[in-house]
Amino acid sequence: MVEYTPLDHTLSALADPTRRAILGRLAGGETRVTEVAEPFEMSLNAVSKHIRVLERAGLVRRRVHGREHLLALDLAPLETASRWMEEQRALWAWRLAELDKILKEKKP
Amino acid sequence: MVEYTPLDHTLSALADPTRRAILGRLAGGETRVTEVAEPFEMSLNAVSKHIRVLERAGLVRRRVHGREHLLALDLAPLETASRWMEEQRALWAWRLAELDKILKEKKP
DNA sequence: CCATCATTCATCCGTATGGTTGAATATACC
DNA sequence: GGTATATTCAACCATACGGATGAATGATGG
Repeated sequence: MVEYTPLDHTLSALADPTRRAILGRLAGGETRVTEVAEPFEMSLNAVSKHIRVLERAGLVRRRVHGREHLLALDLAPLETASRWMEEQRALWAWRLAELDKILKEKKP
Repeated sequence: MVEYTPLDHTLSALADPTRRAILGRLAGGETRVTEVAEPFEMSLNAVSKHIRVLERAGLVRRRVHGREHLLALDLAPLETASRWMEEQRALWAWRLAELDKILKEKKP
């Protein structure tokens, strides 16, 4: 996809179970790339790519310390996305309810 | 992506501005495919494909009425995703806060 | 009946994604 | 200095995505 907004990046980054698992792991604190990759079946390189996607979405920050790259969770984009989602859900639910009300008034 | 869970479908369906706009439109009530497609620059066929993605995610229901297909918004998957997102955000924020607390106790 | 309208199906194209493997780079350690 | 370690880069592959266009299907309406 040609992605435009931060929301696009956040949602498409989250739409993958491997990446969500990586985030869960990082909630346990700063972790090296190899250590992050350890529990997954796929190659280290594949995990490295997933990490890059998470960085692009701003969900992960990288701190290079010698030859090790330490990864940390950044919740800011998740907060934004979560707020967006709940707002839309509520707004749309309200609109649908309004429509329903009007329909029931017309056919009582 | 090889998608597995409903959450995967929901999030990747939402990670596209055109599809989010379609949902917004459907919040105004049942709408025919052509009518949904009208405000977009792209072809009707392209919009039709987006609609199929939204259906696969369960966000849109289709009711065929003669030659017209009426599309309706279904908020259930959005509720699930919204709940998931807020739960994870809160959980991960709490874990990070706990880690921070421990670090500050060790270096006072 | 026949033309029109609503929609999908089929095909094609360019690009992105998720994965692999092998090489390159850079730091750490003895 | 030389070897092992951590990580990325580069190339490749299969498949999916987002879009276009043209044909097919199916219902409507005069």
